[in-house]
Amino acid sequence: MPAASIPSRLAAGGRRRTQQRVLVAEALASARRALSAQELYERIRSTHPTIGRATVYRALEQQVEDGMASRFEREGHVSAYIACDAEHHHHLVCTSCQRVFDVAEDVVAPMLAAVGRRHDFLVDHAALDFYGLCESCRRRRR
Amino acid sequence: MPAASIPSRLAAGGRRRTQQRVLVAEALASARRALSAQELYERIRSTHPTIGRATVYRALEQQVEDGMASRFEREGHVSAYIACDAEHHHHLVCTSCQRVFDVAEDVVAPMLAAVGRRHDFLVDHAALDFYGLCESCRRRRR
DNA sequence: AGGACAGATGAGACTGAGTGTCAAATAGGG
DNA sequence: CCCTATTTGACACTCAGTCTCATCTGTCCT
Repeated sequence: MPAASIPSRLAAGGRRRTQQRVLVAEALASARRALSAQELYERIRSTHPTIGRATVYRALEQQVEDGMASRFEREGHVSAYIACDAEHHHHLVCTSCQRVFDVAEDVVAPMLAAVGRRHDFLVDHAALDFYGLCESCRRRRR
Repeated sequence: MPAASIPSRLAAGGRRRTQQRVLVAEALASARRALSAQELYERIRSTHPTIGRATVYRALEQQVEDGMASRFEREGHVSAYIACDAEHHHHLVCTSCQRVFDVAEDVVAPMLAAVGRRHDFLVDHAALDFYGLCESCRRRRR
């Protein structure tokens, strides 16, 4: 995931590629785990103390809209965010270390087709999130 | 879904079957669509003005824990709740009328097995929610 | 390069969902 | 019927997320 690719994806649909937007996207991408908006704000602020909280929230919102990030539900009714490199991704979220892994699309695709076939329902988007323990956290618990 | 079955399910695990708990469960079950805690609180208050807001929140929290309800993400970072009649259900949520339909378990089960097989990840629970338009809303839009 | 201007930012007030506290009430076992 | 642990209602409180607005800055146009 070369750093140069991030700024180019930020310019979608009449959006401006501002320093702040780039910072948020890079911080999220380099985290490699789900972070809440607040956590991300604090991380960025440690190197860029003037950034505004609302800016981080706005940037995350837009990244979700543009398919560069997706949003999760974390314990305690807080949203957490993770960077995505393609549009539609589903995730395995480790409830212990908050790391996130992609679910292979070909595992999911047949089910999406089956849902459309079975139910008379036009699926717009699906949130397929699997929560559990990743391999390394599982080993640590034994 | 006979009304008599609700109170019996509320007594799980040393929990008391209070009037308020029954009210919340019945109001949710009879709604047949996803409601936010606040909406449910207001509905119940119209017939039982003394019920407390916190009581409704607590009751919903417990019902989710006990598998009698499940929680969704609605636009604007609000949780919405729907009654479930079995433990594990996945849902089709109509983004227009907020009605909720169950996904047939046998459509989902093979995929859950496939995820476990493919990724080295111990799935604890999965949130499989499909958002889109139900049949009647789709017809109305034409 | 030098505006012009739409869109973005930062500060901070504001909103509102959800939680914590505690005295009073009550379900349910004995 | 009483005892006690749980639940309730009221309300203060927290804090994620939003709104506002004056200021700033990408980006487009010439």
